[in-house]
Amino acid sequence: MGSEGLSRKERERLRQREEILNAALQLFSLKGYENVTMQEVAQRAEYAVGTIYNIFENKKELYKALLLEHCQRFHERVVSTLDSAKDEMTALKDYLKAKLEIFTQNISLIRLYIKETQGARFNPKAGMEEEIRELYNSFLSKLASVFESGIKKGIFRNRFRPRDLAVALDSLTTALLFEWVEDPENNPYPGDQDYMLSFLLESVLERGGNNVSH
Amino acid sequence: MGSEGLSRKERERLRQREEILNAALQLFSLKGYENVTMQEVAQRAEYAVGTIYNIFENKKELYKALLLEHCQRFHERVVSTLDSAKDEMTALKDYLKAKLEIFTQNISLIRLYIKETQGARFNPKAGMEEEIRELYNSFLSKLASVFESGIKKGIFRNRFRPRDLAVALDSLTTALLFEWVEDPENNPYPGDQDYMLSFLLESVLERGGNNVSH
DNA sequence: TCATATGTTGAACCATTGTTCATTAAATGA
DNA sequence: TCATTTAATGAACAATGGTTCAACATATGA
Repeated sequence: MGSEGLSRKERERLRQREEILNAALQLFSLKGYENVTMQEVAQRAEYAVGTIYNIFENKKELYKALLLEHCQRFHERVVSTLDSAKDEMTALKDYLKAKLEIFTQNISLIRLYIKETQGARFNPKAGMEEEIRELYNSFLSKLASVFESGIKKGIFRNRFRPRDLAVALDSLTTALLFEWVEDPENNPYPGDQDYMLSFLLESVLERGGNNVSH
Repeated sequence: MGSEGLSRKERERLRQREEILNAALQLFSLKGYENVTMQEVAQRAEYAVGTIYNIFENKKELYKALLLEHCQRFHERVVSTLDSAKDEMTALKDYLKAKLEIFTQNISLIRLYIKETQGARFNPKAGMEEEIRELYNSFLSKLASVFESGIKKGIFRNRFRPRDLAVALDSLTTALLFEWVEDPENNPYPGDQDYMLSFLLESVLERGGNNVSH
């Protein structure tokens, strides 16, 4: 995307950039930021260290670019899914479908992303993490607003806060998808398209069993 | 616990150890493992670097000890809660109560713990992370078995896999608690003891609304 | 009290690694 | 073709920080 109207030189630069980012992705997601050296990135990308420094300011900037660009891609994809759905229920279903695809196709990146968003909240050095968390927050608000309008229309009960519903659905599905994608031998994807959603939409309780409120 | 029958020397050593671990905890949870120097730990603990090396093999071992000991504490607490409950429903309720307490009292450590368990799965350098993940897995199995026996007794529906239920409940509550504890101004704990559990036990759907299965 | 053992200290060492830049190679176009 | 600009290279530099250990302090008990 977006490489029209560029000179050959510029396209060449962009290709290099991609190659370096790809090499970096593989290493970072495998070993973590601090355990990867620039020499390693250079070697895997088949460039000299100096070449990398011609394109990226420094190691931190390389990492930021890598993470941010992919996160923006995911974000765009998921948010546009939520926006273009014809009603609240299909919004949720389409979101989960998109998320499943993103997970299966980008698992090593997802691992990096989760580390950033889950592990480092309120980390004072912030920086890029701030930007990523902002992306995540804007997505959560979108998802919350789907629940909110669903509640207004009488599709969803008024029992739960919209934001809590968003947090609950997103965390629950992230955890389940992680399990299924990371270890499909023992924890296969159960096939059923609506399985994840039904954790919230159907009660776990057997009808006639004790209710939660004493 | 477990400091009976020790000589004065040994008790002294243990006290030092605790002081160093406490200093390390504050720094690691604030800045992350790689951004903390041994000099800093020494300074905060009010010992010389050399003294730390008399007690801990090296930096990695210090970190391992710190994380593992607290994780074992949490694990023990939660698992014993699950074990001693009189039935499945109270097991779940007691587990959530214990978890809420652990979160509010140990938030900085929880952040570290989450980083370990969520971010670093399948990281080849493993080591301690392996042990921690094993603790987490054994807890998950316990929680899954609560659901399993609940299903057998007819308290819970047979729709969901026990392990998926465990993963869903644990991830959902971790995410919600995180939100509430990290930012109580905007996301206060909603007070209701059964709020978290009811995400699974009650349907989000308004009765009469569309069901998920078309 | 004093000789010995035990514990503490932190400056110095050294391995690691992010970054630079003089050198070499390639592209350009006259 | 060849002078000049532009880009690529990787050895060397410098800073960081984990670890060591000789010197110092304290405790022990004869």
